[in-house]
Amino acid sequence: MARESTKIVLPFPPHFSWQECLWFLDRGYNDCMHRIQGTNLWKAQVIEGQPLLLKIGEGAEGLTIAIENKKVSQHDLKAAADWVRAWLDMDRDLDPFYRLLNGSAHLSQATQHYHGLRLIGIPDLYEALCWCIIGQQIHLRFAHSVKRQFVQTFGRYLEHEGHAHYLFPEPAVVAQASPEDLYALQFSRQKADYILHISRLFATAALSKGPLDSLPGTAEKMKALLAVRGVGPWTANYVGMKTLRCMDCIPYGDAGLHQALGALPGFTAKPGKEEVDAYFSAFKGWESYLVFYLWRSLCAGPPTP
DNA sequence: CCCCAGGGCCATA
DNA sequence: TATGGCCATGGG
Repeated sequence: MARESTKIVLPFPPHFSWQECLWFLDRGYNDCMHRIQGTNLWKAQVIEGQPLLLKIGEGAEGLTIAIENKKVSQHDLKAAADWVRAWLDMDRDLDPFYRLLNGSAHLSQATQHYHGLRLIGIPDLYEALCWCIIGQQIHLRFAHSVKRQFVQTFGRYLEHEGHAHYLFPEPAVVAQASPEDLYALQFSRQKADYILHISRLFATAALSKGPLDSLPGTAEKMKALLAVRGVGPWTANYVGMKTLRCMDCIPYGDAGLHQALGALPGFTAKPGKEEVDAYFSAFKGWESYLVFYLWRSLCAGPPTP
């Protein structure tokens, strides 16, 4: 009985593959924000003010969510399940997107190869913005290394079975750091400045996700994001995709996007905005998913068996 | 040694 | 509005 109260099952929606999601989360960068072993994933996350250690696994009829670090109420368990559903974008009906993919000349195979892959999000706006700033204009591998240093320097962690599961740092903690503290973590001066500024905005509640969510459309949300120093078109659209869940975002100028489109027959190596728009025009309302699947297509490897 | 990487700001015209 | 310099570091 006690055991059942710390576990909840999320039924699989149609077109959902935990294997594909795991593949994305474990694609070789050793992301410090979760730990994967076999088909189980551990992730520390503050949910409704409580630091929880989630264990996500695969059952016969759905994902199983367990709380590993404490006993929680049914209410909290439901909140954790809701958080996971949002993180993995499980509530979205992918039928329309797959119909569009099947009708496309180049990408119809994607509905087979990556079937059930969801647009894994970054629900926390502060985390998403920090990650964008860190990752700007550097190799993804180096970006992950810098993120790990950042998280391990400023973040708390939950210990479980000999593993430290880090929570993303609180803005108020980072806001107290000096630029030199960040230089020591291999931040450039620009990036240190951006991060400290954004941390202060969050720490003083001058910036938060709620007000952005309530703006009527993608254009308004992009405009509000672009007003933040350190946020340009690429970051605004990336955050739109991963955090605000706008479905019509295209991070123009993205190196991976250019690489993926450039590899398709009939494209120039570095497609310009017009070329990108022309290709995306057949995917109205699903641009964000198309971007995500194009990124996926860059990593040739099939899902590891 | 050179160019590029999941960019963006700022000065200049 | 459009372009160019600059940032900092690792990989090819």
